[in-house]
Order: sequence, then C-alpha cells, then structure tokens
Amino acid sequence: MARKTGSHSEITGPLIRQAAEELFAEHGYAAVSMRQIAAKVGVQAGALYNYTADKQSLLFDMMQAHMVDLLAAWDAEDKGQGPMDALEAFTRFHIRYHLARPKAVFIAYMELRNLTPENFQVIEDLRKTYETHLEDILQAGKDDETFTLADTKLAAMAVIAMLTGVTTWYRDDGRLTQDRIERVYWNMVRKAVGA
Amino acid sequence: MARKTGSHSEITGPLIRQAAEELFAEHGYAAVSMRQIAAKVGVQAGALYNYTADKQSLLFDMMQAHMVDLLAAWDAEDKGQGPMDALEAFTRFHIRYHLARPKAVFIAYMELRNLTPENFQVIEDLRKTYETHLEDILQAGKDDETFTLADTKLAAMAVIAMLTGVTTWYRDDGRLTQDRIERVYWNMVRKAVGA
DNA sequence: GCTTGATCTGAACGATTGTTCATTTATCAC
DNA sequence: GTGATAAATGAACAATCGTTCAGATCAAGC
Repeated sequence: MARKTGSHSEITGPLIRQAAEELFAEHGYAAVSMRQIAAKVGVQAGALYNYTADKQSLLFDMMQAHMVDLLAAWDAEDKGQGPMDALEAFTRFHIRYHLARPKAVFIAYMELRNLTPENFQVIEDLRKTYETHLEDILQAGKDDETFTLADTKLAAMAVIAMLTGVTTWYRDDGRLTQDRIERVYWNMVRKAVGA
Repeated sequence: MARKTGSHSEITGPLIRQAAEELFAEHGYAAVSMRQIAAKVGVQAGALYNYTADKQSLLFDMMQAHMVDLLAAWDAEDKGQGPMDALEAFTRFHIRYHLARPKAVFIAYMELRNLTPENFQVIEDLRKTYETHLEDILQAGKDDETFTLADTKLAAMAVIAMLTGVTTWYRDDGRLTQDRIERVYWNMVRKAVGA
C-alpha cells in the first residue's frame, strides 16, 4: 500500500519539481515566484509547502539530485581499456548525458550563487568529484605517455568547458545528429591532448 | 566647461554603473534591488533615476558596452599573417581580455535571459558577430589547409567555450601566470584544429 | 457512513519590490 | 548675495514577495 490516505502527493510532488525546474531554467531562480510554480502545477502557493520546506530547498534538492545522478551514471558507464578508451567514453558520456537534460544542466551551472553557503559547498564538492574523474583519466594517460599534456589540471578544465559548451547551442532539430557531434568533439579532444 | 551647474553627475553616474556591475555579478540581476545599488553608492534609491531610465537599462547598457568594447578591441588587435597567426592572436586576446574584466564577462553570459526580447536580440547579434570572427579565421585556415577541421562551426563553438571557461576558475593569486595560461591554451587549441 | 488524516484553499502577515515626485539641498554664473 | 538649475532626499504608490495557518475538502480504512 504505497498510496497514503487522501493523497495526491505522489502526483503533485514530482509535478512541482518539474514545474520548478522548467521555470528556474527559463527565468532564473530569483525571478521565479512560488505562486508561478504553483500556478503551473494548478494549485495554490500554500500547497507547495506540503512538499518542500522552502524555495531554497526546491533549488538545492534538484541540483543535488542532478549531480548525484551524474556521478552514478558515470560510475555505471563502460570505460573500455586504458586512458584512450576512458577519455573517449568520458567525452561521449558527458555530451550525451548533458544533452539529455538541458534544463537541469543549465540550472546546475547558473544558479550556484543562489544557494546558501552550506548548500553551495555540497554542490561544489560533487562538481569537483566529477572533474577529478576526468583529471584522473588525463593523468593516467600522461603517465603512460598516451597523452601529451603541458598541464593536466588545465587540460581537464579545458575539456570540460569545451564539452559543456555544447549545451549552449545544441537544438534537437539542428543541423547535426548527436552521434555526429560526439564524434567531431571526440576528434578535437583527442587531438587537443596530443593523442 | 564640461561640468554642469550643481552637478555630481560625472561622479555619481560611473559609480552607479560600477556598483550595479559588482552587485549583478555577485548576486544576479533579479536578486539585486535598486536600493542595494543606491546604498553601495551612498545615495537614496530615487537618485538612481537621474542616471538610468530603469533597472533594465542599467543591465542592457552595461552588456551592450561590454560587447561593443570587445569587438572594438579585437578590431584593433594585431592579427599577424595568415590563419595560424590569427588564431593564436584570437586565443591570446580572448583569454587576456576576458580575464581583465571578469564581472562584465560573467554578466554578459549569465544575464541574457533577464533582458527584454528586443534588448536580447541586440546583445545576441553582437555576440554572434564576435563568434563569426573566429569562424572566419578557422574557415580561412581550413581553405588553405593550415587546419584540419571536420566541422568549422563546431570547432568555433568548441574553441570559444574552452577559452571562456578560463574565467570560471582563474584566480589572480593562483598557480599560473596569465601568460602561461595563454601559452598552454594556445597549444591545446592549435592541436585541436590539427595544426 | 463515520472517522481519520493527508491535501489543498484562501486569506492574511510583514517585508520588499521598482518607480514617481514634491521638496530640499548644493553648486554654479553673475 | 541672488537667482537658476542640477542633484538628491524621503515619503509614498501599488504590486508582489515567501511563508503561515485555520478551515474546507477529499479519499481510504473500518
């Protein structure tokens, strides 16, 4: 008996999170009111507080869920054998995963400054963990001379920025298929790290 | 006689723009009130309206000024001879120019959605013009076989994203000098375009 | 059909928002 | 000093903000 008495919560809860995600992505956290979120769900503003402690939690919870999901998905990814395979896996995974959830990605990058200091630190640590996964691949490839890198940390930042940039211009009905984008970017990444 | 009677406007005007820039960069346009800006200048909120039509103009004017200055600075830049020189010049210029004014850069990238549709189009056109300058360099290098590119447009987007990414992690008191960063990035860019 | 308890409404709260404007203050030219 | 004018004040405006809560509404268990 998963359903509680008199409950719509298993419907309304996700609807609120979805509405908040769409509105935050479109207008920004600070520019969206609780009443707008409620209206999008078809409910009064007061009802939101059955599902979230406050507006800040709405933002933090979705950002944390996004980062945790990202890390879990990368953990579950097949990384092949050796640094070269791993870097190609990372490149393709990053593009694919980010293009599949543009709103969550946008929020995770744009709304960091609207988190309380404590919440910011949690998200920042998760982000840092993800970056370190890439840095480890590059370092392993530098150590076994698969890659030629002047500075591993800089290379990691450059690759991440380059890949994440795809989300700023990609359109589903655009000129290129996702697979073609993955291939072209992998080619550029491979050459950039001297492999 | 440049100074008008009873005037502080030549002092207060720039102070307001500077205060607004700092606050918008730190907290975001929507999260900053006119009273906060006024307080930072040491003036009452009503006084701001001697210098700006409204809050939106404060944002738009600073974004437009930033983009116009960027384009003018690139026009004035020495681009050397041929696509290779031009790409190195662009790489170094972009990093140098953006690191010198992190707040304006941050605002130009983060606050696009807080512009009215008409204002957005103006800024978007300026941004597109800048991107096209890079794309033209890459295309010229592809045509004369200096560069090896699967897709010129994608390469342009990748390079811009990679370079702009520097502003997200650079610190004045960090591990690397600005010139070293320029050199390492130029190396990666050069390899990424197959030159 | 009654009770129970989760869910939602609708009004209210104090605070804050962008903006306006009559009035005061400050500086200049003469 | 006097008059002119620009700049700044400080109060006021209607609207909106996040959040709370007593009461109405609804579905499930008995």
